[in-house]
Amino acid sequence: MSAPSHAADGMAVVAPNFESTPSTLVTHAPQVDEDMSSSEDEKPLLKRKNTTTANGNGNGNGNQQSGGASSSEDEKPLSKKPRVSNGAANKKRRVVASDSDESDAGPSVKKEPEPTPKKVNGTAKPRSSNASAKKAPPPSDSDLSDSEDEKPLAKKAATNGKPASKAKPKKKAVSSDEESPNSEPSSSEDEKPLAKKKAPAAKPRTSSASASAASRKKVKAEVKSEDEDDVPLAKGKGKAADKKPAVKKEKKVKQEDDEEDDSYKWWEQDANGDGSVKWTTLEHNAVLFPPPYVPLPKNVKMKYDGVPLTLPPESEEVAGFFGAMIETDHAADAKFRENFFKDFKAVLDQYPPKENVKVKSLDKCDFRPMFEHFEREKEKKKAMTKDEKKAIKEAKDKMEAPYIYATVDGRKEKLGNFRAEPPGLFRGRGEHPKKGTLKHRLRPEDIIINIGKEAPIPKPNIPGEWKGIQHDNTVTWLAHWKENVNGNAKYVFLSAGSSWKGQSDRAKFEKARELIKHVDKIRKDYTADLKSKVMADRQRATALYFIDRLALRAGNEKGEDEADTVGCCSLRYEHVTLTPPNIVTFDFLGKDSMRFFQEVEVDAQVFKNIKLFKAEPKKKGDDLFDRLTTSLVNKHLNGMMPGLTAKVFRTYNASWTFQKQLKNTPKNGTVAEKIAAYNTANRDVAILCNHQKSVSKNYDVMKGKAEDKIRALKYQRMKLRLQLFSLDPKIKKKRPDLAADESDMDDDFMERHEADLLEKALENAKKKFEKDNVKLEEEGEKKKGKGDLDERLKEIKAEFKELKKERKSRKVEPRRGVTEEKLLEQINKMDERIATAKVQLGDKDKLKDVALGTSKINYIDPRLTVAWAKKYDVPLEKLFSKTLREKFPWAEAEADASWVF
DNA sequence: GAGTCAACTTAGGAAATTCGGA
DNA sequence: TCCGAATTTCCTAAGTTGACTC
Repeated sequence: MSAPSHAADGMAVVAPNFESTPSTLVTHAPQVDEDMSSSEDEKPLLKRKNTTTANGNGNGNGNQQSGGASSSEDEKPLSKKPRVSNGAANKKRRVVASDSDESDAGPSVKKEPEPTPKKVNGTAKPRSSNASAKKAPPPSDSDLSDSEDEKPLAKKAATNGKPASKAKPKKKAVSSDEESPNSEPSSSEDEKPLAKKKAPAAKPRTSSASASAASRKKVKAEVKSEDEDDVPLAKGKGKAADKKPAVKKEKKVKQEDDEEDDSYKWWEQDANGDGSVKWTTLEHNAVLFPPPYVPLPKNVKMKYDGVPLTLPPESEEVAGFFGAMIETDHAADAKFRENFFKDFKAVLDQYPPKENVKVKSLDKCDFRPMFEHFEREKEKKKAMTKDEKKAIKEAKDKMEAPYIYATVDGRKEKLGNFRAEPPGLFRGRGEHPKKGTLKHRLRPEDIIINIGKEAPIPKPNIPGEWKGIQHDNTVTWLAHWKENVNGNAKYVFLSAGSSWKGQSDRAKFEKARELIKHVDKIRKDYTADLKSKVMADRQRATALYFIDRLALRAGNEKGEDEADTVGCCSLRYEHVTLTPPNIVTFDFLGKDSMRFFQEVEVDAQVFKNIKLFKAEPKKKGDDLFDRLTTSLVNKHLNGMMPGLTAKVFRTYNASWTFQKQLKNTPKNGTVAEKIAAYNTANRDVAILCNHQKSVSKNYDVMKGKAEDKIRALKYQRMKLRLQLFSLDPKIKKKRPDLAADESDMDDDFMERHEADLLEKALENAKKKFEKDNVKLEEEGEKKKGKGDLDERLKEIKAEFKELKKERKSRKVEPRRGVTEEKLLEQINKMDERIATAKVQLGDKDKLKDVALGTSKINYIDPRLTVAWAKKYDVPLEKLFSKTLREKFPWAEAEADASWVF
């Protein structure tokens, strides 16, 4: 897998205003943009613009200073100034342009230069072997003075050369002369671990988890009742609020109505958005357990050292898990094999093969007979008739029907995942130390259900009793268990389209919109804090800068038994490298072990800070932000805006960027062109959020085919041209543009292409012959003989001989009935088809490693899509699939064409 | 105040389904 | 109508956040 390799793509299909950012445009959080439109929203933040967008030459290093805006504008918040993505060719994303303290344009980024494996394997990340080693010694405060920024981090900590204590050091002051703080902690405090602020007054906790949750929620419940939280932000927002349809308060529909109508329009109610009590009555059937294991036919056996093994069902099932995967990458992965084999051996110890063979090496295990059996079964399934398939589906639906819906306060609501996860091998991503581990089969005894007090207790569909039954109406899960591999909790929730999820989704976007009002101040604050004399503050400011500008995730600490992935706060020394004067290169594995690789031009102060945070004695494996935790960041943010956390910036920046980029929609374009603009905006957001997908295995084959198709079109064009010249040799002078040969039209290709065409023509002739005969027979007429077919095939071959002659002579006789006019028209059409095919191929290439769905589902306010669809008269179903429409009914109801984020 | 846990959101890959062109 | 490609849905892993405990 690789990080999107946008650096290479230089496709020129760009929306207006995007000229500099052909394809890889790494869109950014609201950022300075070349097209400073008159609207307030688009005013530049800074004097300096994003170079990459400004010069349009794809060179991110170009003009960092572009005195577009007045100095007064410099002070303007980024939020007012959506950033523009940079182009494919742009090597860098500029975050901030100069030493100036003023905030500025968004970063210009260079994406990974070349595709590299998305999941970086084995490239052992030098990670401290224990948590304590992760914390580097604290730098001395004096290092923080401006003049001293360049100096390495505190020597004092360096003396012992040992990694700092596990705890993050406490807030530390800078004792610079220039910035001498009067209330800074003494240096002795430097040694103290960073404080994670304590939770507010501890509440008595009961011994059971559910009881404690309940007590916790009770407190919340008391707070609730005041609708404040539920008031949509937009109500208080001039423009946006004004535009909102007046549906909200109007109707206080009685619930009974909703019971009739499946679609409960919670957004029309004064529903509790984030209150504590989530339901009053709740009925459901908990989970559906998978059917018990069915042993394989007796003749299907794995082999060990060539000997077929007769395994008891218990061990055969586990063998089958691996057997089904032998042709996947997992089966070749050393860690996966190691973990699987460890668990497999343990099962074999308990359920050994009849043959009494001791299985000692995975290499001697041959699961192929099992694999082939599974393949045959798949084929059989595929080969079933429509009716057979239908019958199976009906039986399955019938069995699942009772589990699909829950009844919440009398309303039918769909469940998300009602199936208990089947046993299998844990498919941890990236270098997960537990990948390959056996995931046990769940039993009712593993599962706690959460259900209304009055509701009938569901009976598990397999023998056994639930582990527990609780009636906690402050949570939204219906069933819960702990998986055996990592000890993680798993839940059954309602579906994405349910009112619970809808409400929290809407609240999430409203929170992001609320940030618009605060973001200027927040940016000003962290920009000032970049120079703070307190190390912790300076680190926090720098981290916030990245969270805001680069859409980094918060980055919690992770355990040793998890994949080594990081986010902002957990970045380590080796994840950022500095290239003077102001380029920071990020290279780390983020969530899901997705590589984040970007070269970013940053504010000079940020550059200085990173240098400081990396200074000796810090070394590989040490935390970059050794005085920072996610909870400190979030505490700080919460102080600036209630409910603000690091992740809100991703939502905010994603939606903001999307809104900005949608402005490039061609007003008079076709629906297809508008959708292309929409997808481009979507892609910008996906790149901003680093949403990747692995390039499909046969992408190159696909691309080759598409290229051949384009060449085939060019071949046709050439034939048309040559006919034209035969018809009117003078036209070459009249239309010199037609005189030029098509590119990529070498003899080799033409020969190959003609051979392909001949083969197809012969094939088609044979098919037609057979088809005609069937028809003749049906009509009771005499069938054609083989001689007829041979005759036809002969004709075709002769025609193709002609092609060869034409190729050699570069002359084509005009086909019967053609005229110059017709040929010109055909050539024009061919040109269009070639152009379209090229654009399509380019688009495919640009999107081959970018996943659009994640941002559409989670980050882009759906009201933006609804409003855009209305404004540009594009059917919503072209943008939202059925499930997305089910997920966002509230957006459809709320947003009109003028809705803005 | 560090560590743990509960509850929820976000995420990519696999499987299923639909689409579209020959 | 068939078949491969594209899109959608399903599945479950992997995050974030904040409360709670020790």
